[in-house]
Formats: sequence, C-alpha cells, structure tokens
Amino acid sequence: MMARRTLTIGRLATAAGVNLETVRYYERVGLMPPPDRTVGGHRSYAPEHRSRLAFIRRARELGFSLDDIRRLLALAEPGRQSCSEVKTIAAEHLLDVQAKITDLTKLAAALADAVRKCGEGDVPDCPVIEVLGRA
Amino acid sequence: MMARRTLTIGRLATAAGVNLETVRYYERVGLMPPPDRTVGGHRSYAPEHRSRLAFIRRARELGFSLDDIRRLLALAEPGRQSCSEVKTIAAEHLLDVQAKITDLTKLAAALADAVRKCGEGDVPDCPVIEVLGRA
DNA sequence: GTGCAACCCGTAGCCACTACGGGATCAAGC
DNA sequence: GCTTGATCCCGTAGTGGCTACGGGTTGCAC
Repeated sequence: MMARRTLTIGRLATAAGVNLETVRYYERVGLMPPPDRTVGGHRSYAPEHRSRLAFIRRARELGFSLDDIRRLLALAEPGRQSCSEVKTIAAEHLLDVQAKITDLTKLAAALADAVRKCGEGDVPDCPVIEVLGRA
Repeated sequence: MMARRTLTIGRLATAAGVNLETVRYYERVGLMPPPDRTVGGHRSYAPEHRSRLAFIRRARELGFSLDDIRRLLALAEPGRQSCSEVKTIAAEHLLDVQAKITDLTKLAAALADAVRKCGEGDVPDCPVIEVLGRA
C-alpha cells in the first residue's frame, strides 16, 4: 500500500508531462533522487519529486542541457547566494540560442531561395541540386 | 602505388572539409560508395567521390538529414526528372527549419527576460530559478 | 632500408532519450 | 479471497551523426 500524497512513476510522469522512461532515465543519471519504494519495489514519489521534475522539464523546454540543469538545481537550493552563477549559465545558454537562430535564419534564406527558383519553371537543372552540387 | 588523380581518404576528407572518420562512417551507412583499394588495402578515391562528398557536406550544412541526403543523391542522378521531388524534400525541410527558428526565438525571449531581471538588483530570489520553479 | 605518417578495422562513447521484453506487483471488481 | 488487467520492475539496445581509441599494417620519402 502506498502512503497518501505519494505518486507512482506513471502518475508523476503524466503530471509533469514527460515520458515514464524519462523519469527512470533521470534517476539513472542522477537528476532525480531515488524515491522510496513500496514493499513490492515500486517507486513511490513525494511532492518534492514532482516539483523537481517540473523544474527539469521547464529547463529542458528552455533548451538547457542536463548538465546545465544539474548545476541549476544545485544553485536553486534555498539559501545559496547563487543568482550571479545562475545568470552566467543562462546568459551563456542565451548566446548559444541566439547563435543558432542566426545560423538557421541564414540557412532558411538559402533554402527558400533554392526552393523558390524551382517554382519559376524554365530551369534546365533542379536549382536545389545545382546549389548542392556546385563546386 | 596509387594511380594518378586518386585520393587517399585523408586527402579526400581534408579536401571536403570533413573528418576522416566521417568518410568511413558515410561509407558504412551507404552514403558514399566503397572506393577501390590499393594492394595493401588502403582506400583510393576517384574524383566523383570527391564531388559526392562535397554534395553531402553542403547538404549537411543546410541541415538536411542523412536520410534526406540519400534521397537527394538518388534524385540528383542525371536524367531523372526529379525537380518536383527535390523541391518537396527541400520545402519540407524549410518548414522544419522555420518552425525551429520560431521556437528558438520564443525561447530566447524568455531567457533574455529572465536574465535581464537578474541584472536589476533588488530581487529577492533569482528570477531565472523563479521562472523554472514556479508551477 | 628505415622511420614515421597515414591508413586499416572494430568497437565504444557522446546526448537525451525511447523502446522492448519478460516477469512481478498493484488495485479494483466480484 | 481470487482473478484480471493495468501498471510497474529491470536490463539492454536502438536512435542520429558523428568522434575517439587502440593496436596493428601500409605507403612513401629519404
């Protein structure tokens, strides 16, 4: 039997909007602490697991790596004077993201250009192939 | 001894700007055809390998998956009336890229917002952590 | 002929999961 | 109390696109 206010792994995963296997994975890699177990060996999660998993999920949505998240979780411990360290991690990640946007934007322009030429008809060879094939 | 105009794997890789191991990998997964070998077993590449590898590399730079590239290479064979199929692949990829840009742009805005708040001082808790931690 | 760079191959590692399979457990209905 | 079916257990392998490693061969210039 399970104490009140505890969650099975399945309910925890559903509540946080992640895959059940992902929760086990996070435990394996040390992002989620091992929960209590029922007599039969099933995982039994407390509310703090739930908020921790939600934290991880939101950080993943913002594109932080699991390594970043590990550090963020450590810095999120109450009482840590950590805002500047957190800011560093987030600011670095922001730079990464901005760089990726720049790259992808150029890439999209090149793709759009090639695709647009395809639609104009009267092209001897496929413009996309031509773009890729030219030395 | 190696016939004139052929390349070792190392020179081919350098010429195309990819890692030597990547060339072997492309051969393993069927993107590059197996080249001739020297008596001693070393790979000996002809010029057409070079242009094929360059094609692959440019397609990778445009973010096409290896599966996409496999299809593009098949469609790039001379004589194929393939422009519309190529266009389909490229247009789908363009949509993916544009969607990714949209996502990343939102993400960058959220990150920038959290980071900016960090700099304002007079914040009780770290705004980044607060964003991640709130239900 | 000798030295050393370049190559060979198979395998394992990276990230962040996801899937699979065969067996155990849980909870609800009767 | 018993059956049933959902849920959970664990270990392992697969994904994409490489990259690295290591121990052994080959190529080529001197």
